[in-house]
Amino acid sequence: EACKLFEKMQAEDCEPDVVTYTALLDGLCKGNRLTEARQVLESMEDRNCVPNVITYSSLIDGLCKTGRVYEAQDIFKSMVVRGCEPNVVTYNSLIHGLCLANSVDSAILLMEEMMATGCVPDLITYNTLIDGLCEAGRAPEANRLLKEMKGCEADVITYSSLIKGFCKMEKLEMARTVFEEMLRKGLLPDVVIYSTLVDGYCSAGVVDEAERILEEMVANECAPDVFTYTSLVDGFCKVGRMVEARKVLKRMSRRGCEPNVVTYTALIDAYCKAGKPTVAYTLMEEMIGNGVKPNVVTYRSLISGFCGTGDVEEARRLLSRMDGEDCKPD
RNA sequence: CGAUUGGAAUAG
Repeated sequence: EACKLFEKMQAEDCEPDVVTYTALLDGLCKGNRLTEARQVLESMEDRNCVPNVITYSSLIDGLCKTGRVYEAQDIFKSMVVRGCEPNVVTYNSLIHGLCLANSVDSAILLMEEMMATGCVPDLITYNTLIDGLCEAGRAPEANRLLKEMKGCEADVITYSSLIKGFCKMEKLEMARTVFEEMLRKGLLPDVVIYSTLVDGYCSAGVVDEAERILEEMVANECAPDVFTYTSLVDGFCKVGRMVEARKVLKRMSRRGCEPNVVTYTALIDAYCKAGKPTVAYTLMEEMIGNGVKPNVVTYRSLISGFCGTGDVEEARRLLSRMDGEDCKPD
């Protein structure tokens, strides 16, 4: 729709300006149409419309998020050559891209480089690096970076990354300590903070404590959402407590939070792994009855479940039924 | 008028 309007405006002799080009380029990036986004940049150059720092930053962000950091780095260099100074957003986008490409150390170097050019890191810079370190299993370093942050205060995003990072390392007591530090600083935990904790405890198999945390959030008037409940459902499934997992499924509906395909698939997968693909199949039918469509993950679990019990025929039938939206065999 | 950061399920 945006592309059509854009063509229309050109047809009507209304020259697009930088803002218009940039808005289109950003939209193309967000729709994963990076080739077309790059073409927008070229056509700006052809039409003597000078791209600015926002144009370049949008493209760098788009390239980074689609796993094309090297191209992003090239754009970064070329903007400098063309006399366009990167700002904090440009750096943040590229730092994020490096983190996504498992190059946190390069990301840290880039922050140092940005400081050397006089560009001051902001909370987003720090949050991005802290999250990158945590994702790389380096939560203690991330915690040190938090303490070294200059000119800004940690927010719930900072803490959620750290909590997840410590949970991932199975350092639940550290995750808890970080959570308490956050409270002491006067920050209100939001649904993401609680969900991260619930999921962390579930992943470590400490499901009863996870359930306690979920009820604590309800008591604190922070409503759990489908992510929170799904973590708990999956937690019970992974330790083989299927009856309790189904109770949580019921409880979430009762509280007005409808399970989605991820919630159901957690249960379906557990039944399949427990050698009960027919129970899983029945649950899928119940799910469909509730208006939730299976996706490729749901089918993958069921197909391998039936294969596991030697029922290759049923597995084939399922494979042939995969023709939905998010449901193409891969 | 346009750009950047945190949470859930899956086989080999």
